[in-house]
Amino acid sequence: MASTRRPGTADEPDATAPSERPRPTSRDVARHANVSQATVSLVLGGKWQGRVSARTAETVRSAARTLGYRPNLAARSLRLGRTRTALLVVPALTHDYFARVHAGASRVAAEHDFGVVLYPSPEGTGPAVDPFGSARAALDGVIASSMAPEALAALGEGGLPLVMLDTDPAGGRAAATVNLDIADGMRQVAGHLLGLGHRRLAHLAAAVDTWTFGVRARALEEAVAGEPAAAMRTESSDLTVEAGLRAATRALSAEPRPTAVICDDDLLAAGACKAARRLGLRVPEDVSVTGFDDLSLATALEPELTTVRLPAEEVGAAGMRALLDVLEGRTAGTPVLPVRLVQRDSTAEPPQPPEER
Amino acid sequence: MASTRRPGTADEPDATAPSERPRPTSRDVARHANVSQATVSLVLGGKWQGRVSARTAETVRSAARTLGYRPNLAARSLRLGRTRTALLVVPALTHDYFARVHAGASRVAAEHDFGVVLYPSPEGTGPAVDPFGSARAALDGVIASSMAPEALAALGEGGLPLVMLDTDPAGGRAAATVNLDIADGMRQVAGHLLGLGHRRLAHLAAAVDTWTFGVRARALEEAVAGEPAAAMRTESSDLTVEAGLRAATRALSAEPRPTAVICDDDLLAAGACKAARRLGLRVPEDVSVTGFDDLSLATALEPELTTVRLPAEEVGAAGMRALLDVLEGRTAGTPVLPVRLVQRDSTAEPPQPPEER
DNA sequence: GAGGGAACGTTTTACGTATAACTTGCGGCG
DNA sequence: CGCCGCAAGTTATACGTAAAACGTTCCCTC
Repeated sequence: MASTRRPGTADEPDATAPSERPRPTSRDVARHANVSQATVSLVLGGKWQGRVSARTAETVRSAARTLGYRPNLAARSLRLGRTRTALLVVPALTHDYFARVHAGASRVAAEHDFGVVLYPSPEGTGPAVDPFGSARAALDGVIASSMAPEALAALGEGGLPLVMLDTDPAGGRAAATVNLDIADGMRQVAGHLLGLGHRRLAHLAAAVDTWTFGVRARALEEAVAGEPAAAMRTESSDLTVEAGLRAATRALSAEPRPTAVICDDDLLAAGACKAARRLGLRVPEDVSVTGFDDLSLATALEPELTTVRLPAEEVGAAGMRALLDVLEGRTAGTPVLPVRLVQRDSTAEPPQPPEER
Repeated sequence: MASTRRPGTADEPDATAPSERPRPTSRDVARHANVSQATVSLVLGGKWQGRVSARTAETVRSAARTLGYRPNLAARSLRLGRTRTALLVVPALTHDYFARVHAGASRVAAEHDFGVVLYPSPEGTGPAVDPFGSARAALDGVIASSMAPEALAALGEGGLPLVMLDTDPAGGRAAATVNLDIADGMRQVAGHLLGLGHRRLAHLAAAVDTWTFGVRARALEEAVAGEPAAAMRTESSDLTVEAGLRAATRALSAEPRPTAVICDDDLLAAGACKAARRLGLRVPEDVSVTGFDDLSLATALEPELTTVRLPAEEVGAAGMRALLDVLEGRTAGTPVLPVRLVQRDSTAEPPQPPEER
């Protein structure tokens, strides 16, 4: 098809086209090794036990090597009906957590000769365009992380095995789920702050409709319920430092002022630290701040953030393992991975109130 | 192949397998619409101008809709010989810059009905495993960002059109390149600090063998050459906050102490800020710190980093555009995108030396 | 009223691979 | 001697799609 580029030219086989040489196929290898194409496929596929002599096998392999043969993946996929490729759907890659989930999934995939292609769901909402088409590859399964409910529905359409990460285990038609014990993480945060003596808490909540943030809010409410303390909720429109700064400024302007700000995410916590300092408050002496996720940002800040470490790579890895289980007919577990509060320098005892008792 | 799961069972066609319904093919759609498969292909391919009546076309489309037909991408790729898919090779996705490059490339790709699959080159060195195989998709071209020289050689093997980002324009067999005016960025940094009056500079250099870091070092040397100032080089083993902290601690322990630390990357700059504070120095009053790249981290820190903003999305987008140009036979430009110093709060005039004149 | 197009389809083929089904030669065994 | 069975291949086929090549009608023009 590319030979029509110079129409008037005679179409004789010319030896002077070194760059446009077509990719060798298994048939080319076969010709080179004086065997049939089937034999090439057997040998290179590794299934030649007792079907091909060792001598012939070596001949084939050497022919493949000299020709620089690479199997055509499209043809293989068509023939086999599967592709050893999974689609990973994430809200955004610029968020460290999802980049790490991807890394974990990729690692496990590579161990099993699998591939991962990414679909960054636009704007964190629903897949506006078709994820299956835009993945540009035939897929064996889908792993979706932290999706909003509407987005999940669209993913169900594919008819592919679906593994969901960080999502309500009850809902959805997922073949398997991997979850984090987010509620426990928030309980640890609350316990830590209550233990330090904090009684007036602010909850900087992300106004994002995903399971994980719902759990964070409920867990905090429950943890505070039995205590002589209150958690005031302030919503941040967005999961950014900038939005966190704005929301935290509002939260810290309340009277009486909260002595600790519990943030749904490290980015919000970074914003909260900035807000505090602009209001003339020191962290942690005047106000404690906690994050969530333990992004790499957490240790870059000063003071280093007390936050909840999420095993992101492990989530991605477990998701991939679950998908492999489903694809191979095994029953996949539905692990709930533990999370851990990491105490660093952004939390301390509340300031001594001059007036209160 | 999956039917061997219960060996003793009779293999009669049973109607009680609702979930395992095979995907409809274009032939199924054809049967449903009482036309031939070819007609389905024409209609859904959009090439039915004057070949199929509008009535029939609508029938076909509706049949496709009710059956939930999706074209088999493997078959299409095999037939067409191209896949509308590009491979993007990056050292690591957890680094904000590359996540943004990916976002830019994806955006442009989507506009042209193209796909992007990622290959995170292991350990930033060479592709240890085969990128073409592990991409698990037939590829039309490759975009490689910030690769070390050895890694580039391996990429050349594929015989695919290659676009290189942030790499030496002279070297390599790339069909096109996209570059940033890194040298100008470093000149802006040097000019800014020299203009503020700094004379003892420290260069916190990344010990990574890629073009971009080589340029940063040379540009800084040249900028300082004609001035009554010196730039002492300290190497950071790694591109992390932690490594930056260690290296900056060394740099700031020198006598006489530098009054400004020029970092090759924002992560190193974050480490430098921490180092300064641990040594009892204030930023920027006692020591100025500059970063490079303008990661999202830069505005999360306090003080906000003075740094050089790299148009990462634009790099990815330009790379994708260049690849599309090459693939469609147009001559691709080799843009060099401008960068801009962003002055924020981590730089100021050097402290007044008590002793010096 | 013969012939030439349009208009509207259909039949057929090829893409490259994996594998089921078949061939062939040969040594061994009853 | 006849025949089985194994080793070492080969031949043939299917996967689902796109598109070239090939029919039909039917209408319009000369």
